[in-house]
Formats: sequence, structure tokens, C-alpha cells
Amino acid sequence: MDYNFNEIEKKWQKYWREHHTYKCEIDNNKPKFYVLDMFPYPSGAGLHVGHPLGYIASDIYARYKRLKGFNVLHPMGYDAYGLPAEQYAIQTGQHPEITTNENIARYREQLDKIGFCYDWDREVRTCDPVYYKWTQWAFLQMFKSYFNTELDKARPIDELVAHFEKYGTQGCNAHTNSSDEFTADEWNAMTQVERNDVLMNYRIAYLGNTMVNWCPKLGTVLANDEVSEGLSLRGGYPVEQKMMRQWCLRVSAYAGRLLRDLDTIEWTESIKETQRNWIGYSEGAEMTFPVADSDKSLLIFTTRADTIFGVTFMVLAPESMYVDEVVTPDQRAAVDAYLDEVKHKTERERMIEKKVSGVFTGSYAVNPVTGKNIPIYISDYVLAGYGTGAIMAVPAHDSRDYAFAKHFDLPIIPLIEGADVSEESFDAKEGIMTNSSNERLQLNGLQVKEAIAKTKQYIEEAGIGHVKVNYRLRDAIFSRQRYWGEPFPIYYDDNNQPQPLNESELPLLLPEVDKFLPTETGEPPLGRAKNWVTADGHPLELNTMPGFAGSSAYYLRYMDPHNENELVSHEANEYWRQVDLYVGGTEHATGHLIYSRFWNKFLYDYGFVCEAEPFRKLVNQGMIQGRSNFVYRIKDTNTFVSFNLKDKYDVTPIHVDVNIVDKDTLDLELFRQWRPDFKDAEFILENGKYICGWAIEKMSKSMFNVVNPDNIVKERGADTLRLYEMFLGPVEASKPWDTNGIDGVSGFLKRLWALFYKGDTLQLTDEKPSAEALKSLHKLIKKVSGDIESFSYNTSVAAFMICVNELTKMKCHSREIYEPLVVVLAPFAPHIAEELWHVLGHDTTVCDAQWPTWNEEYLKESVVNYVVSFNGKARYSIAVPADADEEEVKRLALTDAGAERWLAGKEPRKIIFVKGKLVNIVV
RNA sequence: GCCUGAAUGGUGGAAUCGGUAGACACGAGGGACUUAAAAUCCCUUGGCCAUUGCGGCCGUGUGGGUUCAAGUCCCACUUCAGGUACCA
Repeated sequence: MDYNFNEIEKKWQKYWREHHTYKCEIDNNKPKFYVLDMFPYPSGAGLHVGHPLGYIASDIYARYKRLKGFNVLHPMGYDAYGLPAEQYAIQTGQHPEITTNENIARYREQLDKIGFCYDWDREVRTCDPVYYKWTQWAFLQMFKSYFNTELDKARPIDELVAHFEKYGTQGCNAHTNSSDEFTADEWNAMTQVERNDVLMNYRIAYLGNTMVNWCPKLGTVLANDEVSEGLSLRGGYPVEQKMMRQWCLRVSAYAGRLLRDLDTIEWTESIKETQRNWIGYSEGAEMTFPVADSDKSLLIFTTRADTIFGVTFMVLAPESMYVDEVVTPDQRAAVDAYLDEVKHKTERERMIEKKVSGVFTGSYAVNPVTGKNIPIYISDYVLAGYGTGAIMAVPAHDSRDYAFAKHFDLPIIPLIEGADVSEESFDAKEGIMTNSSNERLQLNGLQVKEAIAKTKQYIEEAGIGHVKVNYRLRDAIFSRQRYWGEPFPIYYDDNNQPQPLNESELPLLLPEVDKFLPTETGEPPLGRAKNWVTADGHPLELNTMPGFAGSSAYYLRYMDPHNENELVSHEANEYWRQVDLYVGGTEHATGHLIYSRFWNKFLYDYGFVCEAEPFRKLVNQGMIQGRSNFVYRIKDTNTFVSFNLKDKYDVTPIHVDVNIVDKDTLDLELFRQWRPDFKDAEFILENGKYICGWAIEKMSKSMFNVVNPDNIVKERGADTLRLYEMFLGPVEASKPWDTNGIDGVSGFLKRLWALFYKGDTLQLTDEKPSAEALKSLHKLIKKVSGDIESFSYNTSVAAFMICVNELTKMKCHSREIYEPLVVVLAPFAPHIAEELWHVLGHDTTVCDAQWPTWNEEYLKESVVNYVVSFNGKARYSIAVPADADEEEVKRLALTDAGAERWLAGKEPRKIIFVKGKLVNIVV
């Protein structure tokens, strides 16, 4: 009987489905293990061979853990809201739900063929009302909360109201984006509308005026992580900065905890570092600079308080609220012209130009330490969103200030001994201070670090500022002017004040619209919905939530996916706790992986979840690149020349579909049929073949290098695909897909099969296996057990090949060897393992077997081969009985024929043993 | 610019603690079986020299260093990949 993978795989996939083999329930008698893949956005293109890489790796781990006796939660679902389905809907009028469902069906079909051990009863879809009810619910909790900076956690907003009633803002430890202060009397005198406005500055989900990334082409705002280099990540359209009133999440309040807790989780250093940079901790000081001849003052942030003596001007961000306060009438026109110019530049243009620009406000500030007057400028190199949107400029020690000072011919005062600032600024935080002393503060002679500390102390004491920690992390902008997303559970009351819906009214269903475009008046698509009002007629919010809303807590929902009363029950959460192993790409480092951590921490603050971090261990699978093939057309002809002959002609390389190329040899017939203009193609062949060139590129339709897993499964089998994807290299590494190498693993499975079947005869014996066979098997078990824990699946596959080759050579057919072999193979190649498990006479599934342990006894050698080096160089090998002691080994090593050559009569100076093994002789 | 990671045969990659570099596989070459092809099996395969022996020398991006011993550790550099950036 031949190895008929198609039949075997179909048979067992059906069996697993019918027997609910992978269904999992809470079982307090077993330790739990939660293995999660980042759920996919079901795109129209379907899966290519790169997508399942991480899924296969986690599947192996999940299966292994189950064999080790764990109760494994391994679910899958779909991140179903997203722009492509909506863009498609705009073009075709087809409802995005239809497209999405079709794509999901296709994904499911493709995933099923690979034989994953998902518990599909727990599937979630972010666009499913049963699911997004809990996304809306979480939003409501955030709306009703503020962040208490003293407790460092979220608390009900009512507590803040109680505080305001008693003390106003006095002693209020709340994270806010407002600098307003008021007394209890003032609060109590406010109207409800005024109070709502104030509270909005404290809520964790709040409506705020912020600078947003506005993408006119997509007609929506985007979060920072959805923009790269001034272009939208989806579609690559230009993005501009715009002030808009938007829903935001107060992620920045959690910056400290998000940063600190990175030390408690097992993620790669690189992704932790990316998050640290994104959060951007910086410790400095806020300082007040009075404006000359006025009662106003500027608050600035600096990390270089020590350079206070070198401040020669101040700079405000164009959007700074200080601008209007300090511009003098005679500078008004110039300032307005500049602000207008800046406003019309997109972020991208600002970045590309990098030209120094700015304008004088006409006002001067007073340096609080030197008492000198310094001019105040406006320039777009200062960002409104960071610090206070205003800076003290120290041109001698900051390259940006330096460039500005040179351009506007402002003084540059060096503050560090020996620093030459005639050509460029000296930015390093090192050296000895100079020019930095007066009757108030003496820094001369101090190291920079000492000077920073002393200045900070001084400004606190003098009451001109205070020590302050700043984070780069901004609040997440949570509104999208799109249709295909979660509606906000918010309505607007008679005073046009946003109000939360009752939890009992959730889910608020996404309404139908006639078109998926903004309304004529420029409102979001939900503005087209009929009766988009509450039961008592109040209008509902027209924005929808962004893509990351639904993906922020999905790992919690898998724990208890059908619960109608809670996001996740206490019981389920206490049992499953957190994701033990999370597998996915690095592209979510500053998006999903920050938002999820934030969302989880918020829920943690209220005890809705019991772990402070959602994902304990994170593994990032690499990208699979495509291997493109090329044909070479001789210019201005329809003749194609084979790869090794192409240098003799003037040729143009053309991408050719990799599916009509086999091992770099072009199928001429299929090529002629491929595209009409190649119908009459002529070829110049080498050795009767057309050889194509190749290159490693991104896997994409336009490069014609997309390899579809379905084809591989059909031609080689799912087990071969799984093994091959793992064999390709380390899971974390990016590597090219090259179908050419697949013969290796497909041959391995055939040889494995041939161990069991010779022709149609099952060759199984109950004989005691030889010591050799036992050694081969136990070497394998040891190797694979270690490899799985460290994700070294490629070397595991190699170990399987070695073992099967050895057993084949030994003609070993012993059941005692085969049983554990099949179990160890099961995580990697579940279908063939299941089949062979039943061939071995079991009637239960191999998934319920026990992972075997290896026995060191079997691995012992009776004779050990030592490779002995002389002075670490020349080598010879000796065979030594395993039980020989050091003296015996020495004697054998020195009397061996090999030794005589290298000793040449000399006495060895030193003989080095490592762990009882002789490794080197020094002469 | 800053941060992180990487660099090993024709190719993908092994080498877990500093101890036989190149496991395993692809590709290539040779052979067996076959009328032939496919499939399968066997041998060779880092480079150079020697090849009727044995063997020898060189070799893990570059240059130094530590060590009896370095792909692995240290210093300096080059290149590539990813992330990030007027963040004061």
C-alpha cells in the first residue's frame, strides 16, 4: 500500500471533526495551557504559504503540550472589520459583510486542509454582534472611568465627581489633558453641561480636540501606528495633520505601567525595545519662563535643565496655545502667513523638506536664571503634541536649535569646556560645564550629569519649575469615519452632550445604509442610516471604532465565547488566566500589542481579569518571501532566451508565474497559454530546456510568485507542507519560499510509511528491538523534546529524517520502537501519525497518547571516540572504552600512533580534560 | 541619526556551555535498476594540493585581541535586514 496522503488526511480530518477531538473544556484536574495565534484579517486573496507558518508552529506546540498532559486552549477566529472589505463595498455596492463572510469561508477551508487542532466551537468574529457587544461594553466602562494617578489605576468617574464637589481640582490625582483649575464652589456652580465638558477631560474614553492624522483619500482619521512616513499603511495615501474632535482612549495614562510591566513578560528583546521606544520615557523638568512686560509665562519641558545658561531663544509649536498670547500686533501678519503655510503642508512634506523655517512673535521671554530677555519664535520643528509644545532653545547643545540659530543668526553660547560649536552643536551629555554660573546657580566645573541634578534641585527650590517625566506615547484616536466597524454605544442628548447607552441596550447593531460613502454634508456613512436614533429619538454617534478595537480583548473572549452576560466569566478567566504562548508577526509591535496590553490593564484595574498582562510569552514568526522566476525576452522580439544564454543578447527580464515553472524549468506550453501576447513565443533553449532566472522578493500577486498552500496540500499532502514549512528554517527568521526543496520531506514521509508497509504487507514485529534501534529512537525523543520547548522545529525535522533512515537501514520493524516514534511525530505530521497509530492497533486518537520520555541508559556508548587536538590544531581520533578513567584515557591518547607524529619525542606540557573528555594536548 | 538583530558551501540552514565547522535537506556530478522515462536505491559534493596509499594546507563578513582551544567571548570596522525619528 502506497502512502496515500490525500485519503489519509481527508479521513482523519473528518474523524477529528466528528469526534470533536480538539474541543476543550475547563478541567480543574489538569494544568492549563493557552496557545494563541494572532487571528487573521480574512482578505480576498486567501492564504499563501507564508500565512500558516506561525499557525503550524503554534499547532505543533499546542499538540505537544496536550501530549504532555496539559489541557490546551487553542482557538481561532477572524479580525473581520477592516478597510479592504469596505473599499470593495464602495466600488461594488456589495455589503462588506457578504465579502467578509465569503473570505472567512475560504480561509476556513484553507485552514482545515492543513490539519490544525483548533477548537472551532470557540471561534470569534469581531463583526459578530454577539462579540462586539463586549467591545462596546468595554468602551462604556472606559467612558465611565478616569485614571487615578496616585493609585495608578482606573476608577469610576463618580469618585472624581465626589472629589470635585468637595475640593474642586485641589489635590486631585487624575490624569487629564486639561490644565484648568477650579474650586469646589466653582464646580458646584457649574451647569450640568459645563460639568460634562470638564469631565470629558478626565474620562479614559473621551471626546477630545486633538491633532489627528487625517487621510483625505480614505476619508478617515488614522492612529499613529496606521501611518508610516506620512502615508497611510493601508493604500499608501498621504496623511495630513488636522485638529478634530474625536473619541480617544487615554492610553498615555498607562504609559508607566506599560513600560514597567515589559520586564515581567517573555517577549523578544527587540519587540520590547520597540515598545519602549514607542512609549518613549524621558525624565526632565518643566520650567516656567515669564514673558517680558506681561503677566503671561511659557511652560516648557526639557531634559537638559543644565543648559539653562545657554538658552538664547524660545520656540513654540505653530499649534501651541501660547501663540495667540505672545504675538505682538506688528508681527501678526507675518505669523499668520507662517501658520497658514505650515497648515497646508502635509506631515510628509514637512518631513521631506526638513528646511529650517520659523517666524518671530515679537515677544521676549525672561530667562528665570540669568534674567536676560530672549526672543520667542514659532517653528514647526517643535511639535504641539509632545511636552508642552514649547521649548527653551540651546543652540550650542542641540542640533535642531543649532540649525535654527544659524538660519536666524541668533547667538550660540557653548556651555561645555572644549566644545567646538563653530560648525555643529555638541549634543552629547558629557563633559565639564562652563559659562554656567551666576549668583543664583553655579554649575561651572561640574559634570553634565551633576549639573542636571543640581539645576533640577534649584528650579524646584526657586519655584520656577519641577521635575517631570514625559512619555512619547499619545492617547489613541478611537473614531473612524467609516461604515465597517463597531458603532459607539453613545447618543447625544438635547444639549448635544454625548451620553452612554445603558448596558442592557447592547449590542448596538450596525445599521444598514444605502451607500458606504460619507453623506453629502460630509458626515460619516452612518449618517445615511435611517432611524439611527435611540428609542426616545436622540441621535446616535456616527463614527465607528477602529480596527484595533475588536482585536484588543479577543483572547479573553475565547475563554468563554458564548457567555451572554459577561465578557468572560470569573471561573473561565481564573482558569485560563492569560495567553501562555502568543504567535504572530512583528508588525503589530506598536499597534495591537500596545492596545491589547492597555485594554487588559484597564479591565484588570476593575478585577474583570486576573492577570496584568495578556500575553506571557510572545514568539514572532518571520515573513516568508517569494521566489520569483524570470524569463528573458530579446528586445523588440517575441523570442525568449534561456537563463545561461541570456548574456549573449540584449534582453528584458519579465516576471513569469512560478506555477508554470518547475525547478526553474519553464513549461513552454503553459507559458504560451499564460498570456495572449506570448501565444506565438519562440524560445532559445539550453539542453532542450528553458531555464528561468530567479530572485527573492516579497510574495505578492504582482510578482507572480504567490504559492498557494492548497496546491501543495493536493500534490504533496498537508503533513509534507507542515514539515516543510518548519524545515525551511527557524520560525522567527524571514526566509524565502522555495518549493524545490520539498522533495526532501515528502521523501521522508514515504520512507516512514515504508517502515510499516512493504507493498501491501504490514511488517510489524513484537521482537525486542536492538540496542542500536533503541538508541536511535531515544536520541530522537531527547532531541525533539528539547527542540519543541525552544521552537527549533527545523532541527527536529532533521532528527526525524536521521532516525527513520537509521531504522530503515537496520530493517527495524519493532512495535516497541514505532509506538513512541509515532507519538513524537504526531505534533508535526498529525495525519500520518494518526493513521499509523491506528495501524499499530489503537482505537483512541494519538492526541490522547502520552509524550514518551527518553532513557539515558540507551544513549550510552560502549566505546567513545575522542578527537584529540594538539595545541588546539592538528587532530587525530582514538577509541576509548566508555568506562576508562582519566589516567587510562591519557595513556591511550599518548601511545596512539597518531600521537607519536605530533609529540615527536617531546613530553606533553598540559593535558586538558573537559567534563571527563580529553580534548587537547599542549606540547 | 538612534535602537534591535543578522552575516557560515552553489542554495535553505546545523553546530544547545568556548571543545571534530558545514548536521539535515535542496541542487549538482557519478552509478544501480529499466528498452526508455518516472519513481526508488547507492556513492561523491567547502576550497586548494595530493590522489595506487596515507594525507596536508586554507576556511564561518573585515582587522585586531583573550585562550591550550574562537563561528561562538572582547575591541574596532563593513555590509544587510527590521523598527523608529524634528520627542527638546
